[in-house]
Amino acid sequence: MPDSAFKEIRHLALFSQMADDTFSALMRGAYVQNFPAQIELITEGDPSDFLHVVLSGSVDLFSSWNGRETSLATVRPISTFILAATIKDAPYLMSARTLEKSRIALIPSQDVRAVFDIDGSFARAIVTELAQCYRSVIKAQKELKLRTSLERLANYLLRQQRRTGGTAAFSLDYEKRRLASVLGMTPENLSRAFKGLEPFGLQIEGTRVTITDQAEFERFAKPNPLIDDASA
Amino acid sequence: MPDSAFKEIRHLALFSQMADDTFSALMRGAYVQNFPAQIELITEGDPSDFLHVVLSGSVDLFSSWNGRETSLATVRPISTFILAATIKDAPYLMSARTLEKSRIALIPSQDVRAVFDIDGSFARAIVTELAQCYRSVIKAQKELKLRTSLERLANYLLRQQRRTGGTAAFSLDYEKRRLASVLGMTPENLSRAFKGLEPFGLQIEGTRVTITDQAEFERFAKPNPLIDDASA
DNA sequence: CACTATGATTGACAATTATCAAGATCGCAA
DNA sequence: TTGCGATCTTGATAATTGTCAATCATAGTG
Repeated sequence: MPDSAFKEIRHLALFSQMADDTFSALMRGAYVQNFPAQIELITEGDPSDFLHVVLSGSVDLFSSWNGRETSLATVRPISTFILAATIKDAPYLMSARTLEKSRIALIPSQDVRAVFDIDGSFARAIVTELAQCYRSVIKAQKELKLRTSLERLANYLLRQQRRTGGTAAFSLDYEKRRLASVLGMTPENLSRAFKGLEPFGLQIEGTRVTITDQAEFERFAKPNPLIDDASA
Repeated sequence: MPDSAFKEIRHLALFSQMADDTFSALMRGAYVQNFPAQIELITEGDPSDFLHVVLSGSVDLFSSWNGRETSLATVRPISTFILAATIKDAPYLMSARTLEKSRIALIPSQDVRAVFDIDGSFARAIVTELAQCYRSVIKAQKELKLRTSLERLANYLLRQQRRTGGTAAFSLDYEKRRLASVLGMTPENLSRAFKGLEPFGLQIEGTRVTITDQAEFERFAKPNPLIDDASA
């Protein structure tokens, strides 16, 4: 594995507290690979052979059932995915595909479990990471069950606005069909939802979004830290 | 804390591997309390002062937003809840109320975090527990996004059938209004969903359910281990 | 034994969301 | 630039789900 990737991974909260030798041991079996866009990295149901780390690009986590498909999350650099499956030595619950050209590190799951068993600080780091993941999914679940599609879109836009610096105008970070799937609706309805938000102070042109009346827009969206704050 | 409760908690996977003295230390600040039905134990947004353990009875985890409310899970003996909030020292994302008369152990969160920092085996046990919780929520999320309300009900019934021993006739374990909320629908629609499943081999009288044509019913429900198996 | 309160069901209706079928638009490559 | 393919949008329609009101069933309670 190239030195640069090694360093990037080392800086992740998950690995930063480990002893040098255990980290080296963990990296010994790991390797980095470049993938083109739209490559299926893992398939739900498969055994979890590797813990994945996205070094660059982005990855879509999705799931299918009975001919339907839905996006559950997007993984951006630098972070890991399918940690829970790796730890439990259980099959993947989600599939993963690259959204764009991506560089991914693959760390053998059995090495992760072995180090986890001997290195307490690594175990603690994993706890923190998993607790974070768990709370994120709970928030997603609340959003899905408590909000209409219009409300979900409005709050997504507010979150995206904050992520991109808080200015009135910003752009969507991925294509609308995926956004629709993430938000639990069809692309057609997403289009209509954008239209439906215009009376509350939204303008949209292609991928460019402008919140023209922040107060009114937030009055409609009713953002809530217990659903919308990534950190809380 | 009474000796019996102490023993029950000790047998939980979460605590069974701890050293005796750390377990004692953890239990020193803990106490057990009896609650009547319909008592709100915790409120979402509050700081997570205690890790809770349900010793008897049952607890509903729910959440509210903008005047709406939804049930996210039911906790039955013997298990803990709001572990993630305790670990992260973050506010509760869900509220909790007793569904019936319940006995609950309360363990100060700061003690849990303190022990977690010094006891590697406890940290590892927490990881396993959290990974399990995480995967459960992912499954719930998949169910909600990929299945219609009829399909969710059908698969819930198959899971309940398995939990209660697999016989054709069995009974619902909680009231229908809560079931509706858990499944993400209104009580009215749950009523209609039960009716809608009759052509596929279901009979229902009050709280008593009979699957009269198992093969046909499963053909409709299409259960999937990556959504419906509690263990996977 | 009524009486009451609560939950469950039903029907009528409204709102939301999905589906299908055209078009419109955009990005990209020849 | 032109043309192609994909995404996005729009309209018409259907399916699903939610809301409201009324009724029914049931379990306690006096």
